[in-house]
Amino acid sequence: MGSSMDSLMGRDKGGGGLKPTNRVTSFDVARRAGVSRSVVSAVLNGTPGIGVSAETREAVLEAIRELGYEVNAQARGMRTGVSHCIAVCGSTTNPLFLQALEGIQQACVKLGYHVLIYGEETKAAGGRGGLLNLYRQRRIDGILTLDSAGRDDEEWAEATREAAVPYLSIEGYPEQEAVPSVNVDYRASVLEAFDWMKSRGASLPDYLLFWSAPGEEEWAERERREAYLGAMKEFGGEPIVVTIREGDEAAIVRYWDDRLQRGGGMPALLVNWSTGLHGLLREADRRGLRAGRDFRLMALDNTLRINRQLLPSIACMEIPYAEMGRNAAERLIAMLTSRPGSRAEWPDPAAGERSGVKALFRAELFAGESV
DNA sequence: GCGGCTTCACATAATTTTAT
DNA sequence: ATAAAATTATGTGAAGCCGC
Repeated sequence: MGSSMDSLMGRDKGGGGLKPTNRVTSFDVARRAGVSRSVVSAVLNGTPGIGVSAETREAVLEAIRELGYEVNAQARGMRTGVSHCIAVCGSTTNPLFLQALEGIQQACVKLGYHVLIYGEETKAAGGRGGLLNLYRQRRIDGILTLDSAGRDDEEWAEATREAAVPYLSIEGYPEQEAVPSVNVDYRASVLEAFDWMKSRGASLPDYLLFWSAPGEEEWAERERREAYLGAMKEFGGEPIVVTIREGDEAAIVRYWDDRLQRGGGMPALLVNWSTGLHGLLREADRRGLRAGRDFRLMALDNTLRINRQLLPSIACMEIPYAEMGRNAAERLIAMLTSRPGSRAEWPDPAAGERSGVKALFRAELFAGESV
């Protein structure tokens, strides 16, 4: 029997129970189980403060099963102000993004959240501004972005602050304390690569720095280059940094000419981008040189997950994007749940900076045959 | 004074009804 | 005609009631 309140609301008039819609609601479950809607809610959510006996609980669950009831997320969100959905922004043509997404997805499933993919290339949607609208529309609870390493877009950061949207960047804002982010310790990755090469008896490496677009050197590249210079200094070697535009085969030919002319034992090469490997290996092959046999080669990122599929497999520092994604999602969701039901108060100035705004990830060594 | 439950109020935004 | 209030969808949770 419906309670008096529900009767007054006219929800069970007419005995036959004709409702405005034929969707199953918590009201139907409550009626079937002989309880109020609040109890149905409590059973579903384990609401503290509302006790439910074992029999009642079973009756409710039974009714839910029988009726095939599912919570109306729209209505729930109306009350709680929470959508249990986060937006992930990045370029879907970028394999790194997909790797990060893999981890994000895992974390979200585990924590009961959903992912809304916001392709960055859909400029039609108004760029990233559309993300903020999604938040205002209560469709999402927070935002993750995969940025190019070291990106520091103050305008966007300001916009997220203005909108008071929980936000976390993967790879962006490494030096911006105010913006929570997940970053990579690129310096450490270079040092670790050095250690590995050294442990295998390699000589001090040249640094081949590939780049694709003109403009200011990115933070990540600066970190790596400086780490290389620092390491060479430490080991008393002469640093040799060769910058090569991606796809510039002639520059690669020139490099090999120079390097072979220089002599001095087996060449050792440290490469910033895996994507630069192809040309390097192709030209080496033309000269009958094989990585691991005639020269040492190591990449500082494996961003396309290709290294281990090459022959010989190329040693590299693997950037753990999936794990970074997982961590990012976990931390963003922790932000959301740390202040229950108070999205209007985020972020409160005092909380502005608890520790752990940044998470530093270390690249993992992939010990390929090339060193 | 507590477990187990109900009641009541309220969340949103468009639409409809009632009051001025 | 215009403004104000109620109603609609449905779920949540603080407050309150009942019986032991």
